Amino acid sequence: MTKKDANFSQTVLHWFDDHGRKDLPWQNPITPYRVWVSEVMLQQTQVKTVIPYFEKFMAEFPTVFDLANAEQDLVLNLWTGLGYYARARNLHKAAKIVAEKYQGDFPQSVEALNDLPGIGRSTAGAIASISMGISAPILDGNVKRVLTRFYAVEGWPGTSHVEKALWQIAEQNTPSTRTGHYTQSMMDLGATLCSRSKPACGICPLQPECQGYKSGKPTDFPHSKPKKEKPVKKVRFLMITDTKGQLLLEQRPASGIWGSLYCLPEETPTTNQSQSVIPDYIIREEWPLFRHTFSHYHLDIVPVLCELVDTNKAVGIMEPANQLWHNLQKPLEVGTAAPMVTLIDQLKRYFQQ
DNA sequence: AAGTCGGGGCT
DNA sequence: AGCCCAGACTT
Repeated sequence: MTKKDANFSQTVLHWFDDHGRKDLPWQNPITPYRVWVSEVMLQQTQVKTVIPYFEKFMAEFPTVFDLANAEQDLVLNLWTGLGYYARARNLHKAAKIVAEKYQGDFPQSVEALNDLPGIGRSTAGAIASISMGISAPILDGNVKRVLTRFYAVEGWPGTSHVEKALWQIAEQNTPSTRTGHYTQSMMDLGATLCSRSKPACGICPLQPECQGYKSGKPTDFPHSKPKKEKPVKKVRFLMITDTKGQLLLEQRPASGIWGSLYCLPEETPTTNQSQSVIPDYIIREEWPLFRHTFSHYHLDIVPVLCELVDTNKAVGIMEPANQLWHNLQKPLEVGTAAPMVTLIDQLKRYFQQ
């Protein structure tokens, strides 16, 4: 364990004295019960949204006994509109435990608080530090934002590795005294100056040492959740040519990928019943797979060089209206997709040799 | 480690 | 129209 970073916490505490919020409803008076209710309401929910709910809740349930003895339906009713309703059920459960097992006095340790329903490590740390004077770290969204910017932490905080590192930094920076003020100050900093999209670095007390600020891109932190891995689709495109050096193109349906563009026909499973408006062909060779990437998936393309079988003309097959034979010597006069341009170019070179 | 829960605010 | 929020819990 590294030494506590006194400079960091002192800066944060000085800022709290001058600019921190001290008039929030749950700050007067500060009691474990009131801080607990507020912290649970504030999980994934902004202060402005919470305030009227907190006021109603306190008016209806002034003490933890009032809450413990209430009907669950009433508790849920007062929660209506706040969302994440498991919070209200867990709050009610925890109130009963505190009332019965602890005679109404909240347990005075992070571990015991953490064991109550709906209280995780961060909420336990907030209750302990703010309402009990216990030195305990928190790691909510605000603190994550401040710390990842100050230390330019790489990686998405949603991964266990990054989260573990952030908890360690949070521990290291949490002072042993005035911890409640420090906790409140970190949340205030994150909610006001060090906001998600428009941080006020110009008036931030941490700016001189902030690596996120020094990087010039403080909003790059915390790194955003990685985009969901793109699925890979596979397709085999048929390059069917006739004896006159013409290539078969087929207009795709108006909706869907490459809508209405003229593209190489896709090879369809042989079991397919007569979607085969495609003339008979013979596979000559397969070209190397290459990948085309869309915003939402990868398309792995296998170009399949084919040759028209002459029985088609003997039978006198007419190409459907959505098909055309493209003369490779001439410029293409219809719309097509980028990978088709690549393949057509390759075909030209292939036939020149 | 990933999915679930939710309404509101912000771009 | 997404993305994110004073997270915790389940799978």
